[in-house]
Amino acid sequence: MTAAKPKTRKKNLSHDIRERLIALLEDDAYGPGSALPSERELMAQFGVGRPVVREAMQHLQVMGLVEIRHGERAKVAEPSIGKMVEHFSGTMRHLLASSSANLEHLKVARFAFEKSMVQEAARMRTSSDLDRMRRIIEAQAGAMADKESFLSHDREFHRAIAAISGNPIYTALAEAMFGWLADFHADTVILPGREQLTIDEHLEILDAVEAKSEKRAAKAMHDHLTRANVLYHRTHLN
Amino acid sequence: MTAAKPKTRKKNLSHDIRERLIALLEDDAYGPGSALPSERELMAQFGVGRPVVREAMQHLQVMGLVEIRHGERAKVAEPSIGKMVEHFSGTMRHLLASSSANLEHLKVARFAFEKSMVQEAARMRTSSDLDRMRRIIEAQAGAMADKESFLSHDREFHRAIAAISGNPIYTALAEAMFGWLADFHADTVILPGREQLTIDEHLEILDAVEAKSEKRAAKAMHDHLTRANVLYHRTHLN
DNA sequence: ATTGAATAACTGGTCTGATCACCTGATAAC
DNA sequence: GTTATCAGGTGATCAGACCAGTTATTCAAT
Repeated sequence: MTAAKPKTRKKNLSHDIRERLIALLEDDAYGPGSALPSERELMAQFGVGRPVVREAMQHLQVMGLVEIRHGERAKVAEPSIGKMVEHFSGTMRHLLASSSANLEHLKVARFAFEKSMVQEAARMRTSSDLDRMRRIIEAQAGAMADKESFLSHDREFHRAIAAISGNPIYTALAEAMFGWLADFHADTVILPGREQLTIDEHLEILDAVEAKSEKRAAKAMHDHLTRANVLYHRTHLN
Repeated sequence: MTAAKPKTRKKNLSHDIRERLIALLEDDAYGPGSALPSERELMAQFGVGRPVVREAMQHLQVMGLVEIRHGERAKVAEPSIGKMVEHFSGTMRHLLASSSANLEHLKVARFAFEKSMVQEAARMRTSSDLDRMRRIIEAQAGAMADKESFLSHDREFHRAIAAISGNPIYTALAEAMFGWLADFHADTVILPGREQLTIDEHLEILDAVEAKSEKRAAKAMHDHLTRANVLYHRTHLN
């Protein structure tokens, strides 16, 4: 049952095997969550050595297509934009660490993205969206003492705005950008003593979204992010 | 010189080695383009077996941090957003293939993104930007016969618009989204016999950008992308 | 001396086979 | 019936060897 090689290019063997495995995953042979054959079975099935199978599987894991745990059989991962963007985070972190210019570019991109998101939210929001935002703000207001928890709720607030669009790509991007910038303390910093200001700004955003005023919402978000940036730069220079 | 192990967690060994290698790359020990030690040297230096070193290096390659070629020493890759997004393409392709809903979400995202880009372009464009756009359109008009070349120029046109922003993240994203959707023939399709229409629409966009009219530019881009979509759906149903 | 082809010395790629570490499920003990 | 133990399967790692490309060296032909 060893499939005949279609055309062996001068390329890597593990590369071919990887593509064959991807083809298997996409040809609905294995559904999400199901377990794939063991490495030893695969090496027999494809007629290659163990290292080739291993490297191919590792590659698939890095791509986020499968989940591998010691002792268990590899399982097919459920494709999700959020998970894949998360896998991309390590790479992005290195990119940001290598160049402050890229960090600046990302800040600009997030700035535009959040403004676009909040306008979309003002256009599409339902009453349940408003409830959700309000609940998050209240929870955040109740967590002013715990900096970690406060930041977590902040993150959730911005994610909720993106989620109103109904597009998971937006949600994943918003979440990822927040995390990347937070890693470098470059944006969305919470200054001690300024928590109430953050809450007020979130409330202003909520108010604008409730009023379905794209203009007001965009301005509120603009002010919110600008303040965070200005404060950061000021404290950073001291 | 074998560095002492700080604390062997219960985690993967190759994971630790990978992080140590990344640390080396970020601590300016190796500049972009320089060659790292060979696998055999690394396994001696870290006191681990060859598979561990290999998996770590492979992982770095997938992340786009190093370039590995058979027979040569691995070289440090120059960090670039474009390259890393490109590395991400394989994953994204799988994600799109697994769910038509995600493809739809991506189309919506690109739609909004292109509109945002063209408005930014209308705001920031210099005369040299206009020249560049004009030259691309002319080249595209001269390549109506060759479908492949025509599409390539189309791609370049949209990339040029994103490039006006001066933000490489935008350029990389625009380029990547175009490629992903083109792979699935889902958008930016060039219908035979409609080439002149595409050219006219590009000219209209150029005109609006030249006039620095964000509104007109956004509408022109909207019409451009909407038409491509409508035509696609119509021909797809036949 | 210069040139160019054979060659030696790397390098990554792959194979084999064994051992270790971890998880799971079946069995045995209580 | 519940818990403890253990055997089997699985991925993780190691060791040594060999294959397959690349590069630097060598040495003969000019």
